[in-house]
Amino acid sequence: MGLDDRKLAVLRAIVEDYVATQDPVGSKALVERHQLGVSPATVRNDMAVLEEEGYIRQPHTSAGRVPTDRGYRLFVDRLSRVKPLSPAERRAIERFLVGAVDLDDVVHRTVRLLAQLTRQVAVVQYPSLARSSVRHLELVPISTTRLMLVMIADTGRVEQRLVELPAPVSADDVTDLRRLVNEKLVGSRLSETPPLVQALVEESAPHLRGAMTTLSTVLLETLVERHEERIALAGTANLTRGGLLDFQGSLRPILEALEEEVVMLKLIGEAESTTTRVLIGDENEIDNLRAASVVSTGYGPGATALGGLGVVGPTRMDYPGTIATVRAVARYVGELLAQN
Amino acid sequence: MGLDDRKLAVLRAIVEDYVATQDPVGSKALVERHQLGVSPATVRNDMAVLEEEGYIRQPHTSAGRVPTDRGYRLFVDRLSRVKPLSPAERRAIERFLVGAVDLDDVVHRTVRLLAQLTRQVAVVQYPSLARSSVRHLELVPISTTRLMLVMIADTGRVEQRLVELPAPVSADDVTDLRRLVNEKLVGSRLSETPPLVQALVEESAPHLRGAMTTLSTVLLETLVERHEERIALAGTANLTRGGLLDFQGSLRPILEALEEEVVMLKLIGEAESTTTRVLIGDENEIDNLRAASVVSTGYGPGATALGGLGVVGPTRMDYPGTIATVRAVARYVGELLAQN
DNA sequence: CCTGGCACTCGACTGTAACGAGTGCCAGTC
DNA sequence: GACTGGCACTCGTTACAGTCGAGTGCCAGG
Repeated sequence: MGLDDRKLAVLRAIVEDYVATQDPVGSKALVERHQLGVSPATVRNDMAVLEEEGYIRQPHTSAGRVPTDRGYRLFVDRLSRVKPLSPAERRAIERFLVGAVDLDDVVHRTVRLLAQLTRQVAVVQYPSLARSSVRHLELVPISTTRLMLVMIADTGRVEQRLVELPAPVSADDVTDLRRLVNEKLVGSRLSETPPLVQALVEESAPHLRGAMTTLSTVLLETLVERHEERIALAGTANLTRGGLLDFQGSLRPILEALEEEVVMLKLIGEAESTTTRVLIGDENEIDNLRAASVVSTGYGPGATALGGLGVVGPTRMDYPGTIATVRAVARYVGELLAQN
Repeated sequence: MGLDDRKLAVLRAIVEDYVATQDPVGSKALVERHQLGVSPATVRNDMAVLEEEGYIRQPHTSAGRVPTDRGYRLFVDRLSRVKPLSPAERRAIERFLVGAVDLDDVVHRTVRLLAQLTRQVAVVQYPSLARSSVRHLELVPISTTRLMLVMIADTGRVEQRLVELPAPVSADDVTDLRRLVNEKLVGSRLSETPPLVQALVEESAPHLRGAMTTLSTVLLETLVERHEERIALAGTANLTRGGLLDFQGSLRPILEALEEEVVMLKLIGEAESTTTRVLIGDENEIDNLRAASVVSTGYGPGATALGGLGVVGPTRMDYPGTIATVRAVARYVGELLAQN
């Protein structure tokens, strides 16, 4: 356990060099590139200890050392400070996000920005419905027995569903239904709506009971049960950077995982608050991502998260830089959404 | 130009074998696997001619032959019949598409289905706005100077935009505005709306002119100018099938192209009718897709296309099967949308 | 016009040797 | 006791030569 300061410095140097060059790093190269003030031989001894403790390993006997997942973990937890963003990056973020016209646009711009800045695969969850509240419900008559239900959330998200009514309704009926659902539901959080929706049926006029019953079913499905949480993805081409060295030769598992919205949502969307999470290699619960790292955070106005965003990349990534960028983008997006 | 029947048969055999095995195919293997009724030597002579004409080539001197883009083209145009779908595939399509609850759902299911059946990357364009007509326009007051404009198209597509008004409006004003835009625009094709939108301002009451002016600007942006055509993508992991042999080693250009929505739209969305297009390798206008082939078609009720869908894969693909699947899926989706 | 035979080409694979980066260990020094 | 220089050792990488075999082009004969 004796990890004195110099051994930690050696580990830090190894991580930094390896991330930068992609080559296993040897003792000689280390002392040349960093002011450690000791000889290669000493560094070798330190390396031996670090290897015994499981922080680094040798790909083969006559090669340099490479950090293990555990090594990266220690590096992230204790050896790195979050890099401040460069002014250029700040400008890029601002420039990219102003001028977004609607929620879709915001999300798309965000995910592309994040991919571009981190040079990795970016994932952005749409603001979660469960954590939004209802701004307005609209009922559009399609025919006498069909309505289009449109729900507008305070985050700007819009959901629609077709409702097949059991019996024809008049235009006045639709107006009544519309007024009633809006009176009862507008302003409440979607996660709190189920009891309110239940009550709707009882409070409606007798001749509307049938219509309201089906309507409330659809409402429940749309608003609550159906976890129609969506995500946007960008930068998959970045997976091909660094040849096939990362991800041990096959992008397949990574690409597969990225396409599974459910999986990604679990990964990115779990954040309840706006703290940053870093999952390194094996720490990942998803088998397909065992060769990758995930940096994610929640975003939203204040400290509550409306949704999550993050990046997926090789374990060999620039953690300080990536963490800084992910946080900064999340903060900007949070502010942007708060303005609506 | 003397391509007699046997030479064509040889070309067909080469394409089929190469697609199946991924190995360059030699004269001996050919006569063994196909009943050509001639000796390897004869086949070799035919091959020499086919090579001279540019339909096949040798990767290296002592290897078998591989079809060129031109060879595939001839194969597709003259040597293959579209395979009928297997009953299993038909069932899969039906099973996959019933139960879709809204447009998003339809598109997502379709793209995943297509990716799964063809084992390639699938692309589906959302029903084009320009070719839809307006079913309903809704104005939701957010504050006295802000409206949420929601447009519902007959395809089920919903678009929303925030409108910042130059001056406050009352609830009655909003009602008037809503009535007016719906009266004038509902039922017309989006591509025909510009003159109608122009007229809106003149026909509105004096005190609404200002509001209507900004509203009409946003309408034009949303409905027409902004080609906010969207696409859905699935099956990128399929690019990794066949090792790195296809796409000459790097998926990067392909992945990059796939992420450029504008590019993909141009590719997939150009279809005005429901005919099938096949672009093979070099025929592709997009440089990044020069190593790939694209099979696409329009879909929609009847012969007019609401949007396009297709797949992107290696030039070495099963064209007859892929074409059949793409067409079948497009037909089903067209029917499905017609039901709404 | 087709066929069998034959010489030829050239990539894939194998084995060997030289090279060198990097290590572990040890004796010596401060 | 901690650090250092030196040295033997390991082992992957590269280069080179040789063999093998799939596949070809060509030609003489049917």
